[in-house]
Amino acid sequence: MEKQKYYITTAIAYTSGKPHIGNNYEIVLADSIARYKRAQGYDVFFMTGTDEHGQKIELKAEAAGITPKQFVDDVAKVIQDLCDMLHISYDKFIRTTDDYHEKQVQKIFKKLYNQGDIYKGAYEGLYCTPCESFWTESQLVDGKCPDCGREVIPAKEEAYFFKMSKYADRLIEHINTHPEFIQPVSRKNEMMNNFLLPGLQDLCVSRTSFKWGIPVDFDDRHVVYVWLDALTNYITGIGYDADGNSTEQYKKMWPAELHLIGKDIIRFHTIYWPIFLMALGEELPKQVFGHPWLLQGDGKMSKSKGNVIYADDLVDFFGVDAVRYFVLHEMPFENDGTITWDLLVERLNSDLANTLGNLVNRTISMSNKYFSGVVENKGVALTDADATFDAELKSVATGALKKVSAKMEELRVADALSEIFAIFKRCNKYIDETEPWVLAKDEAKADRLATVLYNLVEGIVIGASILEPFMPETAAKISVQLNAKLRTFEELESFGLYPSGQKVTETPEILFARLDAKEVIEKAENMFAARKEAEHAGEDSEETKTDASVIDIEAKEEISYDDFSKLQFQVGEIISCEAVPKSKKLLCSQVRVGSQVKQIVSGIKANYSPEEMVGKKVMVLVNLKPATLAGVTSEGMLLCAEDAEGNLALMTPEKEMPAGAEIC
RNA sequence: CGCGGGGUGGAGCAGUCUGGAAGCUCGUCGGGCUCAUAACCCGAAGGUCAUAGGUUCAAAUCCUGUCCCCGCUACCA
Repeated sequence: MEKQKYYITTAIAYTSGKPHIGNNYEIVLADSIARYKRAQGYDVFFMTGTDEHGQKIELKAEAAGITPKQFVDDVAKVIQDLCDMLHISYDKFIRTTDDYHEKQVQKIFKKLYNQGDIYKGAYEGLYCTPCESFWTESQLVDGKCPDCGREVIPAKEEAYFFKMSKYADRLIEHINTHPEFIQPVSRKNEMMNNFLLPGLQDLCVSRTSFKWGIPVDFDDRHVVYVWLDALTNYITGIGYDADGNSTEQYKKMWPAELHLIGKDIIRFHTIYWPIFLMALGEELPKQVFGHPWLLQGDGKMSKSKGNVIYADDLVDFFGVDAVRYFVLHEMPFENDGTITWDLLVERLNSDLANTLGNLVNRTISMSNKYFSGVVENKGVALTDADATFDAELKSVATGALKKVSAKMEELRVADALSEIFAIFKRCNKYIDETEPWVLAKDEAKADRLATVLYNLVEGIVIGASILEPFMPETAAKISVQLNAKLRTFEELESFGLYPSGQKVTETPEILFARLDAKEVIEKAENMFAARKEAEHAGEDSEETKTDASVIDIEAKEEISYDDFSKLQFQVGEIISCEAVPKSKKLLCSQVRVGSQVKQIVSGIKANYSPEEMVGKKVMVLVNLKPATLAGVTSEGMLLCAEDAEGNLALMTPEKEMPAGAEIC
């Protein structure tokens, strides 16, 4: 009988830099699902990869002084290495710079153009010249550029558009008749209410403002919009051809059973992507799951804070499977999960070291102690109680697969893991109930003792077999130590397949060593500190190429000294500060400059709290014409440095200076 | 009044759709046990389920108001 197919993808990772653990969560999740489906007997195709075009990459490469291609080659390598390190069992790793992909994207673009779904028009919007960016009305902050706060002007640019509206009704219909399409369901409403029901706007699908993209082959001033480029990876990667010569693999695998993506890009996957597919006359994916995020407990991870946790850090600290276990366990389903060193250590110690590792260890050492490692099934129960203990253990072990599979059907991986660990917990309890060390003192109970140990070994093997998709390395280690083959899923409903008389290892290895939270945190802090230092020290090193420690901005025209001397800068002391109501970015500060106090509004709420502003000595542009921002008058400007991510740092005097001191 | 999600013992989370004795993991305290990685097993303390009202025999759950937190708001992937 032919196996049922299962095509699963992750979002392809954007190659603007090394992804942190929050980004790696998705691929571990996908890998577990893929492995689980394989174990269930599906013919699985699991694809992941990298998204390598776009303006951001072009800029980063330029800043690093290399070509965009070199840049993405480097980052793609880093990402693929991370996948391999995490034991991701992908069948294909696609890169959007792969030639077959680029060729198909061009064909697709042309096909859509020829059939009239893409048309040439003009993008009209509000343009901020210094930032070279278009903004929508709703993105503006107080009517000004949200990046730099300057005026925007209406502008026009030639561009290609996709007729989204043409397919909107069909999509709405599809979503309504396929409730499983968008998961979790709460996301469905978000898409419907925000985008579909108010009426879809046509999407601009080309760019002329930068070059690093796939050229539109019949109009090479344009490059294809990165999302149109990136999304199609799901079909080009398995051999789609826009001219109708798609491969057998494509015909077999498409449509995908599951696109696993982050909740931030749901819109692209549940609106634009299905509409592109409709336009191409292809089937839609069966399900799009927008998973929550893994956030660092004490505020978001950020490079500027130097506290970014990368998967390889965690693997160094805890080992691959502990990391896999952690991200899968800690991620509930609908809400964001948190990651802290404390939680990490807690999970490792309590679940992995205590419940599982110690169980394997004590079972093996008892087998060695009492029977020189030989495990025999004598099938002896001396009392009714014994019989009950045995029956319960067996029922938990043999019933587990069904429960785990039910959770996996709903993609509730964290719950699935809990079901597996229920087996190990039951085993620990079983030891307590049967008290092998008491049995060992009575020669007449040797056969009962052997039975108890046999049941334990059997229970562990069953548990390890279900655990395999989630923690493959650990399952393999257990298999070696118990000298047992892992079971296939078909075998998991039987209890007693361990060959009676087989020997377990004489020297059990600790599977997971307990760690001390304090030591781990200290070690982590040292690591962060060292990393920060390295970043500052090695400006020219390889590392910094992807770390944005240098950025370039557009040069402005030369000015005369007269121009400069018109600007009056002074040191100001912030004597009080509060958030501006009804604004997201603004803080309003009272600033002492000499003997006067100025009220200044600044868009720095994202980087500074009102409390921490107070008392700071800052650089103030004093003679700026007063302006009203969000209804509040501002009589100057606080000067800040800004990095590529838009993080701001106030300029403060390097030595103590009085408020009012001139800066010249 | 742009849309949506959330606020549950010290910590992290389930439970809310389909009202019916507040649950899980960790931590704390007490007990048991000693095969094992100070582990394992049992028990206890600890919550007016953000807040104010309403519906109901009965509300964490349904309805309304309020206060906080967090996403999304399209052309920067």
